[in-house]
Amino acid sequence: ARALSRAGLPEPAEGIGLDPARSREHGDWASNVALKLSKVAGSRPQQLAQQLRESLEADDVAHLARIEIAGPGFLNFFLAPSWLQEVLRTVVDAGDTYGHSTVLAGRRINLEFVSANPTGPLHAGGGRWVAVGDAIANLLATQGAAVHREYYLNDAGAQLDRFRDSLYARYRGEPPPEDGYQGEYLVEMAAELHAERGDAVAPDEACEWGYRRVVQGLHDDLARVGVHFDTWFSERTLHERGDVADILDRLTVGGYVYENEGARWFRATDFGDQRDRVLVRSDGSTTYLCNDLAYHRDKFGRGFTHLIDIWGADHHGQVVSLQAGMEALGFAPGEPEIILGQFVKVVKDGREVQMSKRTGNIVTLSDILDEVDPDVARMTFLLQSIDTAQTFDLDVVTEQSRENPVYYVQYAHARIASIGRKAQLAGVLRAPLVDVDLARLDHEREEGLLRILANYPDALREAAETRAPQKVSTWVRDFASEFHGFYRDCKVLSDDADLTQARLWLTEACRIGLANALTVLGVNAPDEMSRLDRDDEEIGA
RNA sequence: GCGCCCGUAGCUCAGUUGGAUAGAGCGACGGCCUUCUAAGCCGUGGGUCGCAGGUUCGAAUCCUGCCGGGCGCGCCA
Repeated sequence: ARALSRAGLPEPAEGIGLDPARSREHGDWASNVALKLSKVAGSRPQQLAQQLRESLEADDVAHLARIEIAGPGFLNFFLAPSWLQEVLRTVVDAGDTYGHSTVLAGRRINLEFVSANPTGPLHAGGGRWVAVGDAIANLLATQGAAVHREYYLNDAGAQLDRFRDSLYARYRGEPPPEDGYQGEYLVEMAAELHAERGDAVAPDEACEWGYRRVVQGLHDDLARVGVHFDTWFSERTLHERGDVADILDRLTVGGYVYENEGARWFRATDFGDQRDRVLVRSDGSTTYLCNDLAYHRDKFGRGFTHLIDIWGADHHGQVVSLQAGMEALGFAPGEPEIILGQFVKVVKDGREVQMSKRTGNIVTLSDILDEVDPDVARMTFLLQSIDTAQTFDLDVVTEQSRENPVYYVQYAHARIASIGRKAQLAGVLRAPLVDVDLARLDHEREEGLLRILANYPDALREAAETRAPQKVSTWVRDFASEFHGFYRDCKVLSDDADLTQARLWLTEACRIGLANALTVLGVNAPDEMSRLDRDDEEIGA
């Protein structure tokens, strides 16, 4: 349709859109072409719109019923019902891949997320990155990319030394050092260590034992929410193989390193950083930045075409430094892409809980999973944009667990499955789609469902492009809402055999769309949900 | 002081690559289960989109300045 606008007019430019209309009065699709182009064309928007309409109508575009000109010069496209029937066929044909695209085909993306220090359990806030990272990975995959999930284990630095000293102190029945980990979990861990290995364990041995114990715990927590990492990368590897030393050589040879006061500095300002950064301290040890450069170079070495890291907002100051270093090493500017997520504030018993393994007193992800479904936890984390700080009120999430939007959405899926079971019991089978008269789907609710289904591919694409899983959550809630309305107003199984057939296919298309979206979010699509009893609620209250 | 993120209904938040009367859930109020699961549906009430300017045919959205909140600015990670 876009090509038709060339009827004596300039090529389409930025900001011109053909979008789903917001209101039904404005047709099915609306375009602002005339408004945007009027200046270039030197004519008034209304006039231009008129011109375009005539040109489009002369061309007999598929499914186009009529075009109206409204407001300051919008072109409102009204489509024939055949359009929505086409949508249904498209969904059914595509099945599990409905809404997917191939724009990222051939791209190998490494997505690193969570990567919490292996010095204790995942805390509640970490759950946000688990849910968000997994969903973003799924999103990129829907666009055709090969996505690799990676967890970086900082098992070589000062944090692990602190962990060793703290664990060993607990093991000896002493309080941990002031700058160590105060958390109670180390007391339990020390007791386990005693039970397993007796009381003659050396500090380094205790550290190794504890480190393995912690990593096992991370695996267990992630398994509970069904998130799988393809690679667990150990920082130690970088040191053992000499990668870190090699990075230093490269940067030095490139002329990006100088010495000052016994330390070796990277000329990060040459690449837009606020100030230069230390790579090697005066005591000879390498900084986090230096190690991280080795790590990210290793990722490219493994054949990935694009790197994405999800970081907490408190690390935003390091984004430019890392990208500067990678650029100095010859990689494309802007690599790795860093997604910054704002923090999660956890509230328990009406009070904010400090989320630090150092100070102890943490609410862990596994604490949350003891209280609520993994689906509830995931959806809660995925409802909100990662650009805003999230308040995770444990009491509210627990008490209102069954008010959680995830159930609203899953219930729609369960209802679809239930209709299928009822149909089977009644001996009603779906006829081949070609034999079904989809024109019978002319109810407002039916059209509404098909319209939202038609929007799904765009919603997915946008969510993937902007790394914003909450756009899928929003879509899925809107869709469920439309479905519940349809369920109430339109009986699928009826005496009207033709209508029943059409509606059975409509619900099949709905099932496909809903299941696809839930899969992206990492949420289950159950076929059954037990009906809540009214009395239970009153007892609970 | 400098940098990043945020400020939208009583509460929690969508909407921010400029579009037509600003949305949802929860909470409040009123209806709907002899009919495919009421974890549902329908309705009512609720707003100076932090404030003030600017750009534009058009601003919650872009620009500038304030106010308020969060987070950074280390030879910590």
